[in-house]
Amino acid sequence: MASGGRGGGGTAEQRRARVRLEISREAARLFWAQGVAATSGAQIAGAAGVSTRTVWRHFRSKESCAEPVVTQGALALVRVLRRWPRHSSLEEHLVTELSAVRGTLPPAGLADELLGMRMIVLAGTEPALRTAWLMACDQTERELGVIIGERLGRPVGDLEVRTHAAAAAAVVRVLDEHIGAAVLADADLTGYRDVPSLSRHFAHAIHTATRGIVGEPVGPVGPVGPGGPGEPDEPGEPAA
Amino acid sequence: MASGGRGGGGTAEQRRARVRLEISREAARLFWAQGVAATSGAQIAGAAGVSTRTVWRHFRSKESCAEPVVTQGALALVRVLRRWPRHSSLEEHLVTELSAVRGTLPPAGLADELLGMRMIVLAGTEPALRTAWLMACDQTERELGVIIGERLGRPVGDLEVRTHAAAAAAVVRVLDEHIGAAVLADADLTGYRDVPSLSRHFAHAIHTATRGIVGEPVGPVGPVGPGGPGEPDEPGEPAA
DNA sequence: CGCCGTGCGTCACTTAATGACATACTGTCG
DNA sequence: CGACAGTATGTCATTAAGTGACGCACGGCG
Repeated sequence: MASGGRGGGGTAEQRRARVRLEISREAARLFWAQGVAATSGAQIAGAAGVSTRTVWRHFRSKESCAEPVVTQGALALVRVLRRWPRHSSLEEHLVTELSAVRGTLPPAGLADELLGMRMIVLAGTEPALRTAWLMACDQTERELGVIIGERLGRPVGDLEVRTHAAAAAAVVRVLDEHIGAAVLADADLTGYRDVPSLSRHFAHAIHTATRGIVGEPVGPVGPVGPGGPGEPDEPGEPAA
Repeated sequence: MASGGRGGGGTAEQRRARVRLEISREAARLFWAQGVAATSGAQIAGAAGVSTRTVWRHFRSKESCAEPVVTQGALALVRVLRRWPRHSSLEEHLVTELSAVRGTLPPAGLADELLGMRMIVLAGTEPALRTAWLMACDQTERELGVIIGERLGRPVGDLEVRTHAAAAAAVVRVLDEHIGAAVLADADLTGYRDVPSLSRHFAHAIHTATRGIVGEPVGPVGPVGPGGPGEPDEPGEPAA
C-alpha cells in the first residue's frame, strides 16, 4: 500500500498507532506460525503491506514489533483503572467495569487478545520475545504508577508509589502469563470467560502485592496517611 | 587471544562465567563512556581481548553484554537468601548476612557494583539497556521463586509462589534503581554504605510486597503454618 | 496555484549476528 | 610421557537487522 487510500482520519498520532498495530498483528501472526528466528523483517513488512524501511521506522527491533498487540490487554486494564472512582474498592470497580468493557469488545479486539496471549506464551521460550513482553509490562508499570500516585496523593516519582506500582504490575504480569498458558493449553477460552472471577483474582493480587494500600476506597482527596512503613494492616479484602 | 595466560582453572562453567563477566565489564565501561549506540561489538571484543565471534558466542546481542555485571548485585542477594534459615526472619537474616558479605567483598567486586549501578541508571534512558536490565531481573525472579517455593513448601510452578516472587523481585528492582540513581547523583556511595539500614529496607519491601507471607520465620518443614508464627491479623487468604 | 510539513519507498551502506571449518587448549587414559 | 576426546577460540564468508540520504506523493493552507 502504500499510499493513498489507507485508513484515513485522526490525529497523526492515532494514524501512527494504527500502522504500528497493523504491523504488529502481522508480526505476531508470523512469530506464532514460524517462530521468531525464522521470521525476517522483510517478511513482516510484506505481510503488513509496507516497506521494510517503514517497519524499522516504527520499531526499534524485530522483536519489539510484538509490543503493540501484547500491550493491548494490559492497556485495557489501565484504561479501566483510570476511571476508578476514589470511593469504590478495586474489586468492585474491576468486577463491574471489566465485564462492561469486555461486553463492548469488537471482534478484532478478541483476535488481538488471542494474538497477545500467544505472544506471552511464546515469550516463555523465546528470549527475544521475552524482552518485548517485559518492556510492555514496564510500560504498564509506569502508567500504573501515575494512577496509584494520583490515588494516594503522592508525587509520581515517590518511592513508595513506584514500589507499589512495580509489585502490582508484576503480579498482573504473572497472572497474564498464567492465564495465557491456561487458555492456550485448554484449546480455547473456556473457563476464562468468567470475567468477574478473573477480575476478583486481579483485584486480590494487586491488593495483596501492595499490602492493601492499593485497593481500598480512599477519601475524596487525602493521601494515605503517614507515609511510611507501618501502614496498619487494613482488615483486608474479604476472601474471594 | 589472545591466548596464553588466560585465567586458568575451574569448571568449564566457571570459566565460561569468568569470560562472560570479563566481556561484560568492558562492555559496561564502554556503554557508560560512549553510550550504547556508539559502541560496536568489535570495540567490545577488542577491549576484552577476544574476537567478535567469541562475543556473539557468549551473548545473544550487544545489549545483553551488560547482563552479567548488572546481575551480580541481585545475585549476591539471592545467594544470601539461599542461606536463609527457616527459623529466622527476613530482616534479621539480611541485616546480619548482607553486612557480612559486604565485608568480605574483594575490591573488584566493588568496581563491578559501581559498574552495575551505572548500567541500571543508563537503562533509565537507553531502551536497549533497559531490556537487558529487565531480563536480569526476570532471572532473579526465577531464582527467588525457587527459594520462596522451598520456604513455603510449595511446588515451583505454583501460582502463588510465582506472584510472590514476582512482587518481591519487582520491589527489589525498584529499590535497586532508586539506590543506583541516588548513588550516582550523590557522586559517591556516601550514605548507602549503611548496609543494615538498606537491608531493612529490602526486607520490609519484600515483606510488604508479599503481604507478610515471605519474611516471617516458618516452621521446620511445613508450608506457611498459619497457626504459628503467622501474620498477626491476616484475614484468610482466599483459596486461589 | 505554489508552498510546506509529513510519511513513505528506494537505494546504498553499516554492523549485528550466524555457519562452517581449522586450530589450540584442557583434562584423561594408557 | 603421548595419543585422544571434548570444548573454546579464531578466521572467513554470509545473512539479515537496522540507519542515512534522497526523492516523491499526499494533504493542508494562504
